[in-house]
Amino acid sequence: MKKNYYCLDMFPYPSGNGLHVGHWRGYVLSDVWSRYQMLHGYNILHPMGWDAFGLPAENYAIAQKKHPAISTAHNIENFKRQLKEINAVYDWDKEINTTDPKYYKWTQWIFLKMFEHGLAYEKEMPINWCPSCKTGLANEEVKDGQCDRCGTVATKKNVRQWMLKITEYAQRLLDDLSGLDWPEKVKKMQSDWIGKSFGAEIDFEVEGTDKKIKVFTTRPDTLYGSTFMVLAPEHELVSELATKEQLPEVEKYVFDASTKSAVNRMTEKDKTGVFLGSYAINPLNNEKLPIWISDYVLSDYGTGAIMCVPAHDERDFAFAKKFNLPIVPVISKDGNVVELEEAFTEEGIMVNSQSFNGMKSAEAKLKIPDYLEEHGIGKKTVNYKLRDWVFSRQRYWGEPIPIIHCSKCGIVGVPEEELPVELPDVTSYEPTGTGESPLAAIDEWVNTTCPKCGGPAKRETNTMPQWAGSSWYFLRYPNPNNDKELISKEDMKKWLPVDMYVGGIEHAVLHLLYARFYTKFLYDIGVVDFVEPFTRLFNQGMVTKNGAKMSKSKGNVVSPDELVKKYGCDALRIYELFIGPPELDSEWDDRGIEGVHRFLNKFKRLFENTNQKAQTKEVEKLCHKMIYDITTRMESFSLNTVVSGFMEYTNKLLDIQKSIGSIDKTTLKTLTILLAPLAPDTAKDIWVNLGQTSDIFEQEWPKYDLEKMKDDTAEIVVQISGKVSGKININLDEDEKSILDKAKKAIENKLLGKKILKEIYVKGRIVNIVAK
RNA sequence: GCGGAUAUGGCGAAAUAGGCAGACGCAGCAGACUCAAAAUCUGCCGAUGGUGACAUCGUAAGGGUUCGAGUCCCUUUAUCCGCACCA
Repeated sequence: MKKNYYCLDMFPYPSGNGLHVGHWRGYVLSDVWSRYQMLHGYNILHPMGWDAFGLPAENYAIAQKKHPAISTAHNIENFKRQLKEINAVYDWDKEINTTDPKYYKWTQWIFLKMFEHGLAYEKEMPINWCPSCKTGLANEEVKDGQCDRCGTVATKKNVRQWMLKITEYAQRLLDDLSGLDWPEKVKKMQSDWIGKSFGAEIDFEVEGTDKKIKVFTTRPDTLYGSTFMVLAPEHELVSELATKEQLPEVEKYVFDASTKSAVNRMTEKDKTGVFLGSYAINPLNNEKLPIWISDYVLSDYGTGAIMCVPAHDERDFAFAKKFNLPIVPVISKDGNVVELEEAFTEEGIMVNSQSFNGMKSAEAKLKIPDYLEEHGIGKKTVNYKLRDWVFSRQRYWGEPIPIIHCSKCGIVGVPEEELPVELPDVTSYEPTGTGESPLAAIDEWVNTTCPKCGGPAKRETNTMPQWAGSSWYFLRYPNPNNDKELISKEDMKKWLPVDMYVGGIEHAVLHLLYARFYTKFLYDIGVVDFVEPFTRLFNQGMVTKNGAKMSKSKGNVVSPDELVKKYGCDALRIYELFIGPPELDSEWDDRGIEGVHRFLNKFKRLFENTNQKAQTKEVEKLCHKMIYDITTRMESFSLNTVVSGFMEYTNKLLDIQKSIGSIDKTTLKTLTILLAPLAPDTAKDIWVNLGQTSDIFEQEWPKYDLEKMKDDTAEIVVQISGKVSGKININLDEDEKSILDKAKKAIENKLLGKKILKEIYVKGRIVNIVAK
């Protein structure tokens, strides 16, 4: 029984620009790796498909004035043609397409299951909004306050949304990272994004009312130093707590904050704010704390309200300075109270804190929450930065959300047997900008009957984000045509989870976090029996040209098509590897491929004459060394040095060929198998020419024998005080004394007049004579 | 601001465990073959000085550990990436 290996590329969205040599890099890496595993006796699943729904595809279609279905089909055709040029071992019979109703039936099915389990819910709230794409965005899709897709500055808009409770999985998403064979960088980015912090929730009573303000703080030890409170402008209590006199000013501030873009809110260093006119009570010392609002407090982190301790928080300090609020230090370095020039944020000794005075602040961090808990005014808690996933898009080109709104029964899921809810054809698919998707305009589609009561009802008109289809696609490849279940138990056990996942770093938090979330949910409902989808992850570096990422707008795109025509697929494959360490960015140089092309020709020359019968000792040794080098470099994924290793050994073998006429067939067969993962075409040709009838990928990866690699003699360097002064030839089993004698003799005239202080011999490597 | 990564010839880079820095390739120079070109082959190819064998310097900068440092430690700088008013 062969073992199974699932090697997956992040599937592309088929853009109109086609593939460039940067895309090739990841695909070549994964294919070389797949073929290498084949030669180790594995069954390989190495599939390819199309992430074809979503904004880029739709924006492209709109620009081309073509229906997205048509332009997408056209782009896929072009992509497929180009991908075939790579000559990868893709399982084309397992191809998937996220826009195929047979596929998105299951995308919708998963959503329904989440809905059933209370993980998908509807909510109207201010969310990130791209005014150019005219749709809501997930937090993960906003970079530097801009739309990740088009770069337009995102605004906030109050829209009815479908949300997914990814926050319910925050702890598991964090915990399971530790077991993954992923780049540390990606793990760190994910754990930072999840952003767990420990602290306390504390209730503050509002003077003269029965209202309470709940805050989250990571510094309960500073509670005695709290001198005011700040609410986010969006906080629900703002209008209630504002006094009559202050209300007009408060309302103006709230309105201004709502129209401010995320970028402005982020880059404005100067603190702004308005006093509400009312006061809260510090539960520990009964001090009156004026309540303010300010946009430096975020509505969607913690409770949207904070207790402010200007003495020990830089932001609160700046706010207090600006609005002349008291600054009371409660922690000091040495127990003495001094006036602060700036916030003191380190740990220290408690002061001004009644019975906690003299305690270390680290200890008070635990003791104060205990005290609060005893008196029912607070509790220890953890908090996450991760927020629920804004899942609906007000666009046409996506999976319809399988939900029906009934005036009687409320929100009802489409019955499973009615899936898929097919995306209807539509005359105008351009975004409306009203907060509704173009689907809302198709009355005959929108109007339907309620599956529960049979009465008139309306379909949900929002669509899913592009991430919906890509969050689970790796589960579908083993059985893309299974119409009974998402994946059969048998196929799941055979192939999943994915053994090796290759793709760009740009999905470090987006796709990879979502896919992990989906997998955990599917585990919870018994669809899969593993909790992490991708056992090993490899991020390939970018290919740059003129120092920049290839893009049509920069005009620095290199197409693989002509290069394949001119040099052949193998030369381009090898150059993609040779260009630099796979995980680092590398600069493209058109001339570089010439060298690889020359190498391949040289390599083939080794096979021109096969008269040599026996493997000579010299060739045998070289051959084992080569197997060793290539194998260890492969294993460590150092594919650029695999190529340079091939070049070196080819040069050496050509020299030997020159002297003895030809290289023996045993060696030549070994060489061919070693080359096969990198250059399958060339290797297959040579294999046939060597008279082999079996499939080269059915062969076994050559094994090295350390004994046969051993050298008997070596030339080593002789140094005087660390400086190279001569060289000697030694037998490796020679004893240290005779080597040292030999070494001293070799450099004796340089030692004249010097006194030898120390003699060092490192076995087989170096002699160092320390002399003065 | 916080966190991470990187820094080696004209260029892409290599260097097990601290042991000849620059393998391999690109570009360049010289030569062979050729009427010529292409292709191919041979040699040179870090800097400075010297006709030369050779000498000195050299892995972002400065210090340290060591017989010996691109590699380990400390400080600094530059570039790239991520996060960014996260209480």
